Amino acid sequence: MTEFQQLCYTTLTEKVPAGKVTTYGKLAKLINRPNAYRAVGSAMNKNPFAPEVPCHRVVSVNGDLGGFAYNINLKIKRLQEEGVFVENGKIVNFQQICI
DNA sequence: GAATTGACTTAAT
DNA sequence: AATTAAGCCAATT
Repeated sequence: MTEFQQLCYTTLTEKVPAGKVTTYGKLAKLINRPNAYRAVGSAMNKNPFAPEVPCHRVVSVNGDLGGFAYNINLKIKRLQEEGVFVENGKIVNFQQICI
C-alpha cells in the first residue's frame, strides 16, 4: 500500500458521495498532483477496498465510463443503483452530477 | 536504475 | 465523428 494510493482512496471516499461521479483528472487535482490522472487510473485499478472505496464513481473526463478491473457491466450496475444512469456507454447528465 | 505498462487527457489530423 | 500522437505519473518488471 503506497501513500499515493491511500491518498486516492481516502480522498475519493470523502469527496464523492453516492449519486455523483468524478473524473480521473479531477481526483488527481484533489490530491494536489494535477497531472497524475493516469496514475490515479492505475490506483483505481488496484483498489483493494472495492466497493467500500467507490472507484466506480470515477469516469473519463468526456463522460465515458473509463475502465473497470473486473467487468465494466458491474461498474454500470453500481452506478445505476446509485441513480447515475448510463446510455450508450456515456453518463447521462454528466455535467450536472460530476463533482 | 532503466524500461515498460496502464481504468488518462489533450491537441492535431 | 474517428484515429493518432504525444505528454504525464506511479507502480512494476
